Amino acid sequence: MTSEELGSELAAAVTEVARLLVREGVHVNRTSLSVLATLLSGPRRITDLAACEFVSQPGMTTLVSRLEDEGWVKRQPDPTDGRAVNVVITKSGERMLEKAIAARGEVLRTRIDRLEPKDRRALAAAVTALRTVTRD
Amino acid sequence: MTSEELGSELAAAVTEVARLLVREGVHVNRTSLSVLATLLSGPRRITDLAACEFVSQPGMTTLVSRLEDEGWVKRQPDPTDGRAVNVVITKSGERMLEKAIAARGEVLRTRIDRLEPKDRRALAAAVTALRTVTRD
DNA sequence: CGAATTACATAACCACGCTATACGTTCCGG
DNA sequence: CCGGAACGTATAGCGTGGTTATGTAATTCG
Repeated sequence: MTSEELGSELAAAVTEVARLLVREGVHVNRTSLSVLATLLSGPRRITDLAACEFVSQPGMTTLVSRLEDEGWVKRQPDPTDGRAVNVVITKSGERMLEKAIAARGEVLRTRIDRLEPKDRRALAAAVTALRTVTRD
Repeated sequence: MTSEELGSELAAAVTEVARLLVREGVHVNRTSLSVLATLLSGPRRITDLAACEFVSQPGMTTLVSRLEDEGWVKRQPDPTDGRAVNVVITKSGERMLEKAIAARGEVLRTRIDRLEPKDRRALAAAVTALRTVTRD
């Protein structure tokens, strides 16, 4: 199989899994989860978050507002720069993220448990490779 | 690693790849591609397509209208049931699907080519497992 | 025949992105 | 040290892709 073919096959397979997760998983969108996960390692500015998530700055502003409405993050003024805002995850946000990750894991767990040991090992080995693929 | 942990890791990795594909891939959404792919095996009714794609019937009606506007599908009256509509893929739709799949493959190809041979083999082995995971 | 069901369409709405732009803050060169 | 440029965020207006509730025509069945 060529890399191109592998790419197409992988794209299709990965897309299906992503759809499965959206369908059966927690109804919180992936960008929100990704932002919350980023915030676990400390406060960030809106612009930083926008760059991390590859969305526009206004897009991130409204996303942060939504997360704030849910009580999952707080906006804090930056003491050293009057223009900037520091987005901080709340306890409630941490709990929510944890539950969402667990729920997402659970969706796949039942299905992974039904696999042949060979396929299960294949998935475990692929996780690292998938992470490398999305790097940079 | 437990199945639950593998599930969470895999969910995160797969979600990132899906985001990458949306970001850099063809600007046609995955549901459209999936519908077109389904139609390759023959005409379908709106309701059938909605069930296949796990969207509501009105959602599928508007999606089909969009695809029709692009010239990728046609609506045909069902000769045996005056209520029903048969959705048929057009030549143009087939060409478009083919190109979209190739483009999606290409996005991953360049990244797969940069992987260690070991990781490349891991991905190839995982494709089958991923397909099994999403079955049923 | 008439009522219930089925298949699709329409309407009104919402979530989540985008671009263009406004506004206040900070930085920096003359 | 002041004025303009650059920066960080917010707002306005829009587009896409979905949702539920409801309408309408065709079919089925007692």
